[in-house]
Amino acid sequence: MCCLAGFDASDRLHRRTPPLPKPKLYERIFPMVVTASSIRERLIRHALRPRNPTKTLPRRPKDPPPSSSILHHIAAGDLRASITVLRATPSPFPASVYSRLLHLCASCRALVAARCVESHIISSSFPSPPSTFLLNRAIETYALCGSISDARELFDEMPHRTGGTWNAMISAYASAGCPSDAIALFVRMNVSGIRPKDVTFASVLRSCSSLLALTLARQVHGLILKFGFCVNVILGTSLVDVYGKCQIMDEAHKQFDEIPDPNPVSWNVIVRRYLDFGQGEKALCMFLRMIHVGVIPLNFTVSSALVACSDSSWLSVGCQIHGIVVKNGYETDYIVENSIMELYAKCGCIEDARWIFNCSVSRDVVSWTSMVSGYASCGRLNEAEKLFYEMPERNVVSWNALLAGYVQSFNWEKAFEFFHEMQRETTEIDFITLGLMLNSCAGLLDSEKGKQIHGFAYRHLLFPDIFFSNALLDMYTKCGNLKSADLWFLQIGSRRDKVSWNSLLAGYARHGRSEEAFDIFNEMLKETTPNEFTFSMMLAASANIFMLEHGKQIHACLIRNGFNIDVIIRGALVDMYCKCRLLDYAVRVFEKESSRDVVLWNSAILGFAYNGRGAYSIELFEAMQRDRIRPDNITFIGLLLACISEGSVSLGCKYFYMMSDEYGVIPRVEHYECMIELLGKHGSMVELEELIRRMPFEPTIPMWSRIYDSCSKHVYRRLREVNGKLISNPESSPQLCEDGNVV
DNA sequence: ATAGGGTTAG
Repeated sequence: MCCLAGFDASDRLHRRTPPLPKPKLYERIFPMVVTASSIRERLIRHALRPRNPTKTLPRRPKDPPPSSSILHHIAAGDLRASITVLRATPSPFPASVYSRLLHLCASCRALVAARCVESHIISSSFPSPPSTFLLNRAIETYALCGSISDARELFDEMPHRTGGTWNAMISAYASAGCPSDAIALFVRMNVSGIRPKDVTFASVLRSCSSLLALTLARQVHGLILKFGFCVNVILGTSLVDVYGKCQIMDEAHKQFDEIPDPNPVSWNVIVRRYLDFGQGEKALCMFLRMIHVGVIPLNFTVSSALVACSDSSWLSVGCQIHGIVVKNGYETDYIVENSIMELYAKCGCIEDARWIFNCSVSRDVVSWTSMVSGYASCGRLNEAEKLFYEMPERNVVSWNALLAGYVQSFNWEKAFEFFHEMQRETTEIDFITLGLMLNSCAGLLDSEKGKQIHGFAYRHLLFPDIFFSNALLDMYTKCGNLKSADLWFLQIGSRRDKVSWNSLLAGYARHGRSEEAFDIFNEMLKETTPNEFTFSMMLAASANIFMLEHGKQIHACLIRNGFNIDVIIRGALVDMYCKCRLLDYAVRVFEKESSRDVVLWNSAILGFAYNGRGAYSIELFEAMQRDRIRPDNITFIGLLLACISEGSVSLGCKYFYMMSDEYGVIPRVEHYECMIELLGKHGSMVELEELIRRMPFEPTIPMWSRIYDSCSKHVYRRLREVNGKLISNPESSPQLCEDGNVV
């Protein structure tokens, strides 16, 4: 029997959990199956063998010694041959041979081979106990081969452990994605009175990072200082990482500054943490500082810097980084290359992106998708489609890229069609896909379809992410289904973010429930900071119910907090001040903007027209034409309102015809309403009748009543009322029938 | 002779 003191290797092997989820690799290496019992048999045979194995197993003199032949196989990377030699040799090999063999097992992820090596270590050393150092290496190897259970079993049964044994096991847990186990073992190690070393702390900090265990990280930080490991660059970098991941960027940065000589990895961490934290500018600053002090960046760091530029459309900085890339010979790195392509595509230089794509020798599904997305997001859907259907392979991201193009171009029906195609062609539908479909439902104002998508998500996917959750919330609010929106907002619970709050707030503001919008705004302030979107919505909420004081406070809040008053917020301010009849303020806000878009012009034109200042609206329109801003249907509503208030019938008619003749804007119900009002109010009854005859749809009830009022007022007797309905006057011709058609 | 970071596209 092979009982070592308290250590029965055969028993351990016998109880071992059944091997290998993946027999393929194992069969490739071992055509003959190795089982626990065959190993045990060999162990027994070896334990009973005579002292001098060379006597029973004589070798031909010309054979090389097993040690040199196994080294030869290891150097050649031939694991199978190495193991064959190992199994044929009962005597122990030098520790370095085992070490290198275990290393080879790890790089091949060959678990069964690793088990063979471990049993050889144990059996060949008999009757001496096996080397603890080698067993520590075996623990490591098991972890690298993906079997944390083998590692733990060996750890538990080792007769003698050193600090290295604990380190190996803690590190095994940390790299196997079992951070809690790593921490638990670290605690046990301390209780056992074994002093942790720098390597121990490295694994522990890594575990803290993945658990986002800030308090624990701070405690470990204390121990690192206490044991004097604070100059270790790896530990310093790990501390930057853990503070950054826990979103304490101040401390992360402070910790970075404490590293005496930061290496490329340290720089990589600080750049990446700033990027993930949403501070692309800081990330870029650190990147440039890194270049400035002469540290050669890693390809990943270059990629992060380029992503920061893409996200914020900093094309010129991005181009400079492109220069650095070429200078350092990174352009062949496919990740860097894809990031550069993405930079050009996102900054609107789609042709440059295409040029890089065409020149690329390492095109993959990511580069293809980047191009599809580039074309799709600038509205060049034909090119996006062409590229999409040419792609050698597609994944869910590629599908989503084109789908996003349809959604961004308000092509909602096409989005649904594409979604159905997607359902036929692939099972890879994720929350991004469904979020985009919810955007389409919101665009169509179809909450029934939206509920179907909600149901689809419920049936097919687990735990909705925040993108999907916000899209669902947005769909409900846009469709005016505020009850469902409230309910879903509660369901999102603590996962809610700024976007969720904004969405809910916008729902209330848009549907005329401004007081409740202000309540939500106050709740929101307790939890997160508002952004530009929040402010424009709150201005709209103030405007809707003419709450001048609230509106002014929002304006003041914007200025105090140094928010950029962009063209959208400016429009909301103009609108609010106009609705609250503070026209001087509206003019001042309006005039401060140098690049006015059609919406801003519209806010002012409509605002003044509503306030009976039609002449000023018309002046504004003339200025707008001088600025070569193309008017839209809203502009013409403003102009017609202006003409009503000014009594300018002929100018109104001129605008009405200019609208379709010069600008191709088809008159809608609202425009006809304005025209009926304009002509009726100022007694142009013949023109009014002509307009109604030419109108491409039936007059609405309010139109009829307006027509009737003006007929009474101007004693126009061709129209009269019977039984509460307006019908044609039999004495007149042409005749308007009850259904509004001309006979 | 054990240890840190990073994987681009929606």
